[in-house]
Amino acid sequence: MAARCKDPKGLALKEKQKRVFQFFNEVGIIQQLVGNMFNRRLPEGLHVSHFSVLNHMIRLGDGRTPLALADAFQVTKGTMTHTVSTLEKRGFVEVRPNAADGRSKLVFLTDAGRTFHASAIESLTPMLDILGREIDVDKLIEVLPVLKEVRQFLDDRRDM
Amino acid sequence: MAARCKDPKGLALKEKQKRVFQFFNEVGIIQQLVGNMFNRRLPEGLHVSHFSVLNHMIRLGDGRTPLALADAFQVTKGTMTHTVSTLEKRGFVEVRPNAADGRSKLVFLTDAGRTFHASAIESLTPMLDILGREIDVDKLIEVLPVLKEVRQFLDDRRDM
DNA sequence: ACTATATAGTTTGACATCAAACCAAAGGAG
DNA sequence: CTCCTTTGGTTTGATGTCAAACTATATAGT
Repeated sequence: MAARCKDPKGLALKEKQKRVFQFFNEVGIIQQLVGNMFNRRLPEGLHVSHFSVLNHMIRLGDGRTPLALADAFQVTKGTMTHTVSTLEKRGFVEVRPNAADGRSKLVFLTDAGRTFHASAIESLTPMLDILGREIDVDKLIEVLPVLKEVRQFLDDRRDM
Repeated sequence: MAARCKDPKGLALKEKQKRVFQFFNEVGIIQQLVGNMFNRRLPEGLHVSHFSVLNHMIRLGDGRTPLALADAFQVTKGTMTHTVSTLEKRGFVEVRPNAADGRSKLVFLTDAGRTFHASAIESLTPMLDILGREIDVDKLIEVLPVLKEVRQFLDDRRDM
């Protein structure tokens, strides 16, 4: 009982927890604000999750499996099934069987998908411009490695 | 065409945008991972949003209006209506009319709510302990002001 | 070769959240 | 006092996401 209060490590731990909590709290709210902004600005009622998948494939190449995409965004397989099928319905991606593995599929960008991605970027640009102008981006860059580290840690310990 | 490439400011802006994008990407994934972890660990099928509201009231005092809560967490009024009514159904909060304003209500913690909050903290502690032990929390603390700044900016410019 | 386990994807049911439309009380302008 | 606008809250309809159960293919152990 008293030991808990006297143990300096215990106290430090408690304080650490508080900071960790604050950190995640800020992260959560930023995510909420940015997600909503993006969603409001994206054309044709598309959701940021759809855009993210297209963006990922544009940047890193298409022809990936749905599972690889799910992993990249840390969503469940079921969620990615849903996302991909929506993109497919809109004609932004094409899903083909994977010749190398009968269980899996491969997702490819279509021309329509690339066009849409460009127009989405277009409609996000004003917002990103303002952000890039009014926020000290150097600070963000400094912060990035820490975020990556945290992400990596959480990723490794996902069963925690 | 060539101008775009030669203009140093234009290029810097593009690079900045990329970083901003990366930043939000990391934030989004961290949020997803942490949210899922919390949700899995919270008792009685409660969601992190419910816990957050209780936690907020424990830390900063209860007797707030639903709208104030919605603002604090950057969710819509409708969402907060839903969250509060769930908490009410569970008996964790009590909603009373606001004598000072016939339109609004006030949300108070119940004993059950406080008890639940304690047990929720309990079930989150192991996870936070590991985090606090294995992540360099000093780095998180350094990062916090930047996150707050970004949050503040987004908050101010919510109509962007 | 045969069975068991692991993996890719889908489906299901529940739920949080959003935007927008809506209702009711408050405050102001005339 | 009366209308108009603002503000707190609810409702509605759609959608994204999760966890868990399920199907089908692939891989491994014996």
